Amino acid sequence: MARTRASDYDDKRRTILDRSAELFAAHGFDRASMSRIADACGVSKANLYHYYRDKEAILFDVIRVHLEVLLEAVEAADLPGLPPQERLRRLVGALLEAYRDADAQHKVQINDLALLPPARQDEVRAIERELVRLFAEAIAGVAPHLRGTRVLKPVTMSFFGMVNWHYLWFREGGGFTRSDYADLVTRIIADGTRGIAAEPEPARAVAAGR
Amino acid sequence: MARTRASDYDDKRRTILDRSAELFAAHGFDRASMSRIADACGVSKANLYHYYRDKEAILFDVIRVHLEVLLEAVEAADLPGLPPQERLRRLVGALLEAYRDADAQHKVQINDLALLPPARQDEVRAIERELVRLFAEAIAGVAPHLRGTRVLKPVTMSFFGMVNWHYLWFREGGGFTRSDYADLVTRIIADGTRGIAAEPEPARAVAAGR
DNA sequence: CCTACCGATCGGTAGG
DNA sequence: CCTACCGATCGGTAGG
Repeated sequence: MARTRASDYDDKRRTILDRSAELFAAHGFDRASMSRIADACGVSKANLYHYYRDKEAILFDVIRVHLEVLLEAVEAADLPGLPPQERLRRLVGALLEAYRDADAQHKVQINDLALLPPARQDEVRAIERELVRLFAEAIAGVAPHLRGTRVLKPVTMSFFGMVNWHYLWFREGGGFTRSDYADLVTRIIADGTRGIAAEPEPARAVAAGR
Repeated sequence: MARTRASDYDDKRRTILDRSAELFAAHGFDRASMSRIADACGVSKANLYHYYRDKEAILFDVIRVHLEVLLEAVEAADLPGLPPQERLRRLVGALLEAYRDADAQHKVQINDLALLPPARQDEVRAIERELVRLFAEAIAGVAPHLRGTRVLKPVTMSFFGMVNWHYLWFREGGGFTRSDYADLVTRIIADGTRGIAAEPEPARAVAAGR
């Protein structure tokens, strides 16, 4: 019945992260005061500082935990042995499902990441890069003629543009589901890249000092 | 030689908008103080209030003017008589060109629009909708089987996702140009939508009060 | 773990 | 009387 102290501690941090994400998303990081976060969590403002050193540490953890959840969900859904288009479809579906209850976190990532100091941004970007690497690999599976060319990156970033933009227009329960959108994006990428010219990646300028 | 007073006034407002956009984009709206904006413009803070009623009015104008410039550029490039794919290509090219020196404005639109009061947001969104309407029409040109179906919106928003996400990865002078990206996006949309199933738009629930 | 309070800085406006 | 501005400082609130 009695929970361990460690578990309470983690639950409390998770509550703080969730309420903070909602307030940051709704009002912006600078306008969501620590007092309002404390009220939303049902604790005193001073108590917040027991769990997080400062406001910025909360922002960092909101984004870090969000991206780790995304990455884990996508990695768990990955079946590299599947036919390429089915593999991509599963990954897209897992990503869109992971976004289902993470609209606030997603907005915070997009709008407030730049408010972190560079070192913290780099930590977060390392997780982002892992996600990009995985999808670039899966996209290269459905478009093998693009593997190793300089258009694979623009295509991959176009994919992330589609998926990461969805929070601005996609609404639950409108007949067009997350699964429908996963189908659509997979098809657009698979069919849309067939006719792309496959210029080779230009060799990096070597010698000459660097 | 001597400029009219009105022209000076407009020049000054444009300077304020440009410097403010840069500072808002670099530090976020709330962290870019009126003092720093004034410094960047080479005027006193009090002088800023001669041109704009308050800080929020600057934010509104930054976004409004930005979107009007985008819309005008795209409308000026539109040749509805062209073959559909060429027409779309021209529109995408014009949009990406209009973004060339508007990275700051674009970031402000994405990150700080929500800080405006709802009425101001609506004014801005009306311009956005005009842009969306125009591209939806052009996309329906290259994918006529989607016209009037409920997938036209997701496809159109996927297009905007690709294009509006580009500021996060696209870098000038990297061999892959804006024109290359306009080609890529046009192709992905044109070829990627060919195999999309054309479900009809479900009729709106009529009668029964509403 | 809270109440009480700080040093710093904000957006906006006064008099002249 | 108006406009276009300046130096100085206001009341209020932020993070801690």
